[in-house]
Amino acid sequence: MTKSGTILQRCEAKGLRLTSQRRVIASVLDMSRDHPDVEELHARAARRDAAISLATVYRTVKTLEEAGILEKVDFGDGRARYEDAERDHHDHLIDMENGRVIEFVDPEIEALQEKIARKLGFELLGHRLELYGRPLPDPDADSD
Amino acid sequence: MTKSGTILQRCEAKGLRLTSQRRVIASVLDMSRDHPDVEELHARAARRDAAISLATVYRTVKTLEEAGILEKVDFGDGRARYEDAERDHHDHLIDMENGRVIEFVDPEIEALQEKIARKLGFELLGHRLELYGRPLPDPDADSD
DNA sequence: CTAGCTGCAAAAGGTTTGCTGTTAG
DNA sequence: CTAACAGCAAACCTTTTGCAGCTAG
Repeated sequence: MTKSGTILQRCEAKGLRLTSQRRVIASVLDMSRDHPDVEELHARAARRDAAISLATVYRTVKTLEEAGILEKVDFGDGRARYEDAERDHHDHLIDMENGRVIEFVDPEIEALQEKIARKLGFELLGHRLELYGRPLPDPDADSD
Repeated sequence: MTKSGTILQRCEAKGLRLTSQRRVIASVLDMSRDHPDVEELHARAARRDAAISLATVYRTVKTLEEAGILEKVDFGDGRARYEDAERDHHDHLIDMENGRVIEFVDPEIEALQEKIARKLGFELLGHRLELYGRPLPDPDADSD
């Protein structure tokens, strides 16, 4: 199995205290299909409970990272983002025209990275791959 | 040709004003074979001229980046690093045991990235690839 | 001579933390 | 009941900037 339930459920499983703030934050994370930074996470959480502080969001997100529930990602813009650690591994393609993030997996590239590391005399522990691109006009699509 | 001279020479070529601080910073950059962050750059520069301020290092490095002489790299530790933009393109493998950075190029992976971007409907503008690894015991080397 | 650079210190932007009061279990 | 958590504001860390004086060209 790859996914062990919602973030909330995994918090429970890890024995984390389920405060109302954490429920809100966990739920916001669960329903986020994009890659909000911490401030945006706070904004979304505050929409449901205006009393949630930014400090709490930072602390929660760090706690969940330490619990292995979230994973920090860094798109090089100086803001921290977090994504569900239980999701299948993937890399990111960042659309430079609007900042949107497309996730992808490519087994070939994964294998190639292993090979390169080994060739250099290393065991590959992890990697970070981000592609930066601009949308290509799609000849098959209806132009809006 | 790939390399158009020292960083100092390229500053001259770009018509940048060659202050004594810039000469020192450029020379420190030229002789750095590692990837010092800005504070470390400042420390090395200050060893030669104690009056160089951190602000000047930040400003210089940004000026040189805008002039296309340096390129900013980000290893995800929240500190900016810069490397010579005229060097051949390469990616980084970070040795997790001591933080050392090994540079490498792999044409296959470069091509694959292009292919992936195109498949996703994007023109590849750039990428960032970092491998994180641990040294493998080398069977051919004399064990120390 | 003067536009551009420098140093200093203050500010900015993102993140962390000390303290005190609150709450889940 | 009490250890863990939340809110607030202050602290932190890296980077940027306003200002006034200095200097390369």
